[in-house]
Amino acid sequence: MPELPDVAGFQRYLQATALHQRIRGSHLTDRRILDHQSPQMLARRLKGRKIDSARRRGKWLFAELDSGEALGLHFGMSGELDYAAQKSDWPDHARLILDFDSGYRLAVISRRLLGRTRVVEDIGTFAARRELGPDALDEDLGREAFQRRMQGRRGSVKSALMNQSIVAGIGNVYSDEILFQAGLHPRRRMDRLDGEDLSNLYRVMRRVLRTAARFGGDAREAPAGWLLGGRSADTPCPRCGHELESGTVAGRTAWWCPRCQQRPDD
DNA sequence: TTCCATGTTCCGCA
DNA sequence: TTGCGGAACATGGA
Repeated sequence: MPELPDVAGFQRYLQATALHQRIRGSHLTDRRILDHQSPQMLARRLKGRKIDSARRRGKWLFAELDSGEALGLHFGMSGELDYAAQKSDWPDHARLILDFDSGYRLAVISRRLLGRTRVVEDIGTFAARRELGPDALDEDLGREAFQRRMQGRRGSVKSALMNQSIVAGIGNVYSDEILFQAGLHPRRRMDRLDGEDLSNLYRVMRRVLRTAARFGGDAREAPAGWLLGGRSADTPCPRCGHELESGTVAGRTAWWCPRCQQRPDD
């Protein structure tokens, strides 16, 4: 599930639950979710700390600690957070559990173990090392900067949108949504887009992600006319009623409306 | 049982 | 050299 809007929901969840409590200790149930860090190092840098705030960059969520460091969380394809009393059972597939001195705990769930976590000294340095581009909703990412970063690509517009080093936060589902609302076919090559296409794409990207971040990515909350949630052959295009098409684009299953979205070679 | 999944990384190729 | 597409990864659900 977790793309930018979902992680924005996790960020709000973390802020509403786990701030300003002392971390008494942590449990790591599977070290495979660690991102180049030893279990001992992780535990040592968490113990005794408090979470001051939560920040997001792309699909990464950072719990900022009172030590100045931050616990980075990436949810992979199937991750979430669960905050509850310590006496309640850990949820299935809980990989990291933080026990607070308040008697509550925060569990990081990663079903398919594709999520990653580690304590980082500095978020900016970490992001740079991983070649993470600016967050897709970054205030400083204006239309011109977006166009500059997107230009000169040879592949499909969908693969460019999902490329985290160009702009961070967009995955398979939201790239489909953005392209649908922008009227662009996911297979359209980047070098066939003109300035107006890119300008429109930027506008739509910001609108879609801002709106979706507000409802935390829950498809059931999506406004009428969105593609989100209707990713199957059974559901018609929410705008024109035409049957949706799907196919592999940039290594993933894309859905689009053949009537509303221009042909790739147009 | 087989296939597919909302993510990232690595490899081979152009 | 750079960038792109595809495979691999791990696990569970349809």
